[in-house]
Amino acid sequence: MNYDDVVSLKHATLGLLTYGPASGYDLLQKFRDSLANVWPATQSQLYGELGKLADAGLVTVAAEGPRGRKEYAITPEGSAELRHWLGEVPPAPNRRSEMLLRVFFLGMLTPEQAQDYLNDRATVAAELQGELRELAKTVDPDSGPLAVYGRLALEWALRFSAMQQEWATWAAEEVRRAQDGAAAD
Amino acid sequence: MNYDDVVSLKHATLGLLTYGPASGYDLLQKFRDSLANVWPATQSQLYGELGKLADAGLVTVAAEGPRGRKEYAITPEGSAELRHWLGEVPPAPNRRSEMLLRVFFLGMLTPEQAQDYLNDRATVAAELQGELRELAKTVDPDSGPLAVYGRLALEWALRFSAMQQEWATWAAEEVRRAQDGAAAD
DNA sequence: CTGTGCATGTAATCCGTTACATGATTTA
DNA sequence: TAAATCATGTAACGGATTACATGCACAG
Repeated sequence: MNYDDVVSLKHATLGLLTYGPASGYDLLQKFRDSLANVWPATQSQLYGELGKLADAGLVTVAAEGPRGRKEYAITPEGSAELRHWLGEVPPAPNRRSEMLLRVFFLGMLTPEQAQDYLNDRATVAAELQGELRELAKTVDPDSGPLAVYGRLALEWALRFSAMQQEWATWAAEEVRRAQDGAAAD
Repeated sequence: MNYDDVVSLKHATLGLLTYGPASGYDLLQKFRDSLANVWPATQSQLYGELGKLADAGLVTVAAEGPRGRKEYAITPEGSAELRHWLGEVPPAPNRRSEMLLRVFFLGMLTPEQAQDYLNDRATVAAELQGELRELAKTVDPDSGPLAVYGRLALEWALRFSAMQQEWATWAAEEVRRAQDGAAAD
């Protein structure tokens, strides 16, 4: 009861189960393969969550297999809950950025170190973009509903990494300018 | 002992204390005023953290005031720890995005609902950008070290919200196109 | 003298991570 | 028959949020 609305592991699990019944073990791989960069989950967490979802009637054990395998399926209640969450619960914005927290305190380092930090961000972002571009090549352009929306997510990541790279490069430049300005005084 | 390196409330607190001694109460306001969108902290958490930082010798109670007020100051060890974290510990990227998690399951809704979701993202991003632009006007361009690096963070947020808005608008368009394509079959 | 703000703390609960623990089944 | 994989679970710990609880000091 009062199984909270805001927590998303629940919805990630329900979402994956809409693609068909699966065991905890199966789901764990789907989390690793497709949701790793969006909503990671550990084994420990997932088995606990499946128990709670079953207790709440949002999933059921549809079949049992060898080695104690329990195959879970989403129930109509689970499906309704997922749609409710998707359509009616406003998404919570990300509230924490370790990267930006560090930016706030970069004044504690020398300007050179601050520039190093920002240039490193640019490099990391550029590398990420390279990997994403490789990934984009391997995605089948028309294979099921996951491909349509998976591509939207991939495009977001491409744009994000581009933005991050441009910003970090600009910011390092900005620090250099401030440094020059201070030296001229 | 083994007071973990990865946790950033510690560093956020040390960082704020580099601007001068402050009580838990003072710090709480600084968290609300300047770090709310980067690293929020609750009262409960902060008082606990200050105790741990004091035990670890990274801060000290520099003065006591009325109403049991304890004014904390960062120690040389705390300052060294902050610089170590800033310069040598690689930042952890954000691993979770509820917004993108939802995108992965937008196929469970009707295409119209999916477009609504994406258009709402665009609207929210546009509103955020408006607020940030207002904020940018009020920031004194040359007032101390926080202004230099605070401006970098603000610029990041401006670029991020612009990117988000453009992406969401594009993505809604993309869903419409897929819908038209399916209708044509 | 009353309300507002200053000021600190504790308890309960939940989410997430790491590590521990166990065992069955298939495949080479 | 040994190794890899399938498969599930528990325990310990720490971080984050919400709520509870208390009380002093100052301004009007």
